[in-house]
Amino acid sequence: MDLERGKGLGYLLERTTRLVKLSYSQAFKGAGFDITPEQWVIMESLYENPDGQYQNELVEFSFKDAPTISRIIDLLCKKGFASRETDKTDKRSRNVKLTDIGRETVEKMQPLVAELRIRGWQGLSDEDFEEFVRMIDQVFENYK
Amino acid sequence: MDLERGKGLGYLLERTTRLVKLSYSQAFKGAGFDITPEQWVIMESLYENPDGQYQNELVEFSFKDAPTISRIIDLLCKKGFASRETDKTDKRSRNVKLTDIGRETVEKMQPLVAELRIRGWQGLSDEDFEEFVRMIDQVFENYK
DNA sequence: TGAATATATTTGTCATGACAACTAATTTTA
DNA sequence: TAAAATTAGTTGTCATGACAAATATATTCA
Repeated sequence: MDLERGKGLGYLLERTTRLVKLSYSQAFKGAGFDITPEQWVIMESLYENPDGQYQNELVEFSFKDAPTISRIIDLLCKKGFASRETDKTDKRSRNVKLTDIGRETVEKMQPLVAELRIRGWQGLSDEDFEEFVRMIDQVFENYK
Repeated sequence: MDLERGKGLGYLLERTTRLVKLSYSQAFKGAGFDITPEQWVIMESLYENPDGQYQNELVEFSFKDAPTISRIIDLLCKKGFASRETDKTDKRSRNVKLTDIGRETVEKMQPLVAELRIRGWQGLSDEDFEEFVRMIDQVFENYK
């Protein structure tokens, strides 16, 4: 029934997302990294963009709002993993980059993250993955 | 693609869950209900349990921790939607119930919630639903 | 050009959620 | 039965995330 289906959707999404984040968070902590999953996502994006990214690019990429991103970057800078620099031509923009320590930390964390990602898909096939992406994207579109 | 597969799971789950919650939140606000999705979930559970529930039951049901549930109930009580009563036989336990206003509010919100739930599954079949549940449950187990 | 708009970011406030530490009450067990 | 362990709940702290409002800079258009 539609009602039952609907009920399960939010419940399943919410509890699973929470558990995934918790697993990442505990794995990071257990391995001695003082980094949250949210901070990791930003660091990974910065790692793939060695020239740096503007905060609004990170906002767009993450689907979070500007204040949230601003504060995550505050913490990354405070911990010495990232640096912020006002853009020369547009003084409103701030370009964010990983520091050397930030890059090293990403590299040290990569194997752990790879393990966690593999773990998430255990017992599921490539076809499952395709299907899962199709369906969750549809849900995403349905609420957009 | 392979990059999406590793990266995509947490990303897809996280952004979709966030969007679903946001949609509910905005729909509630737009309809004049000062209730968050998290509060709604608790209210709905209390509605289905007219004799009330102990907080530890709500903790188990929601997969959230005790402090989080404690504070959500604080707010429901403050808004007059729920009441808390210390159990006669076990003075550690507190039984939570909806007030009359709380029950009325749930009933007023039900049609809106039903709409939102149907919306989430648009473009997806019954078979899709089965598959989705199987896969997301597998992911849940993988991280447990 | 100058005024209105738009854009990039920050700060404030509140709810949620995780974790640690605490109180109080109950149950185990030695 | 007294001490130890467990259980139920609360409070404190921090990060995240949504929203509103502010600042500062850049762009548009009248």
